[in-house]
Amino acid sequence: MKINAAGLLFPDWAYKPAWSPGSRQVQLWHFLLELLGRGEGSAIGWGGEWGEFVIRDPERLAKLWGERKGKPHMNYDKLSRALRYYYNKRILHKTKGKRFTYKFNFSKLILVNYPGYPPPGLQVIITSLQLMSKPPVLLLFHFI
DNA sequence: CGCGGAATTT
DNA sequence: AAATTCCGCG
Repeated sequence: MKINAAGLLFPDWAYKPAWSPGSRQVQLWHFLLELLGRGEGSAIGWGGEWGEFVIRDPERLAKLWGERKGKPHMNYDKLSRALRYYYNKRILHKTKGKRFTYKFNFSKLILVNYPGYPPPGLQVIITSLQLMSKPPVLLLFHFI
């Protein structure tokens, strides 16, 4: 498991792309969950259904994503292509009829008492818990 | 917009 | 493998 700068916790498999020696790059869906975990005021927010999210400001989101990846020419056209690649990977699907709305393929519900967490002596507030289907489990914590 | 093929990059 | 880039199609 790995805790990123946003205080979110990702399992190791989430950082898998180790093809570039040592450069575990953040994946798009990590980034989305990170922003979603931050709550309001963002370019993206949770939607009505479980796992559903709405991109409120597509170009702004693309800009942020581009900054994260060092791709200054990123735009929504390209970002959305990446999102569509997630369809076959069973990570996301489109909420048809709802503009800029996608949905994570979360399955069941959760393991609040995940072994080893929170680390001893660390105060933690669990603000969101998600379960990915990719295969496994993703726990999102907010540390304070 | 949203989709997915194809070539290319990281 | 996971995008990024480009693009024709409905």
